[in-house]
Amino acid sequence: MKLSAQEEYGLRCLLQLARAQTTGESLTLSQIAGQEGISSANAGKLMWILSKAGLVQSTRGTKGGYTLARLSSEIHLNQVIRVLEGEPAESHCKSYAGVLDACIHTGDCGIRPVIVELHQIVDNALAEITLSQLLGTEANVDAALHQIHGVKRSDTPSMGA
Amino acid sequence: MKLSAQEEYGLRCLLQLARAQTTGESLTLSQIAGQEGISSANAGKLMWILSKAGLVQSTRGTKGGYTLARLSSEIHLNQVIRVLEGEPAESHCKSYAGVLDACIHTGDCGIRPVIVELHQIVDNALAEITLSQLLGTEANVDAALHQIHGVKRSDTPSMGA
DNA sequence: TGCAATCTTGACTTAAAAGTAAGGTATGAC
DNA sequence: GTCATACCTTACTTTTAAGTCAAGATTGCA
Repeated sequence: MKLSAQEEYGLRCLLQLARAQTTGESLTLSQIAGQEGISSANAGKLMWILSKAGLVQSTRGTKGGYTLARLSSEIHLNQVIRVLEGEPAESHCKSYAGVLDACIHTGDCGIRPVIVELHQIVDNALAEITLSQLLGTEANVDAALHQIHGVKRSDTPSMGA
Repeated sequence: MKLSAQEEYGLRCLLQLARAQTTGESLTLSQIAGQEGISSANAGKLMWILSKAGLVQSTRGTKGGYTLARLSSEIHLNQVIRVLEGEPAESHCKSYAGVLDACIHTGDCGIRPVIVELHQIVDNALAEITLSQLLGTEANVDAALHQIHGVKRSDTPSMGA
């Protein structure tokens, strides 16, 4: 129940692009990798995943680089995490379903729906945060966090109780 | 942002013990492993982690086995997940902190507090669910399946298989 | 046209998690 | 006291995820 390294790095790369979007720049792999302290090869892999999913746009050749495919205010964290987990941004069938694809108890073991619901809670929380909210000042971060809390309290799990 | 295999199996093993608690039984490793379809060695590893953390009690020798250390209504999922992630059940210092311990941007990168807070949300959600509530969910699922599909689960007290 | 910058893609290497094996140790029954 | 049962613990193997490398493809510029 943690963010994987890939998820965290991917988020950070997107945050860089969101920052660059405000000035209209595009960023090269080496720029992105340099700021995150990871190799260009690794950053390239992440950006390829993100661009394949339609979250970023790439331009080849000299003066090429990466930009966000949409406004940073239109990119929600649940899409990002889903993509970085290896699922397409639109689909929601397998995402957040846990590592064990098949339940040996044919779906009626009781814990499965709870796990799915649990992941849904996480998804809802992430869906309320956009890249633009992550940008800039501590005030923005605080605003995002307060919004999370509001969502969490109004969207309490309805299991068992 | 998924449950690891270890987390999911550990939860399932605890659910078995919670079920056994209602009849005062204890379960041996081979019983637990058999029901989950995993090896006794693997189940033993999980149970050792859980007992070391004080969530289950073990009894050696003939007639030995495992029982919950507390009432199933007093064991919350956040404790379980934390333990299965490798952190002590009481502490909260490193748990849910993500894989990347240090942020190369010395804390001002904006994403770090959000990630920490995100994991806190998950923790809060998990803290509201107890093992006994999972048993209730299981019963609900059982009833729903019976009502909708006319399916009856094979052996009610012990799940499936 | 040719060169340099840059993304693209598949294969490879490395690190971490998951799972297995086996011997050790405590307990209860006889 | 002896033996069978069943947990305890460490070390090992397998599997999967993470990260790297290198060759290829595309674009802009001189």
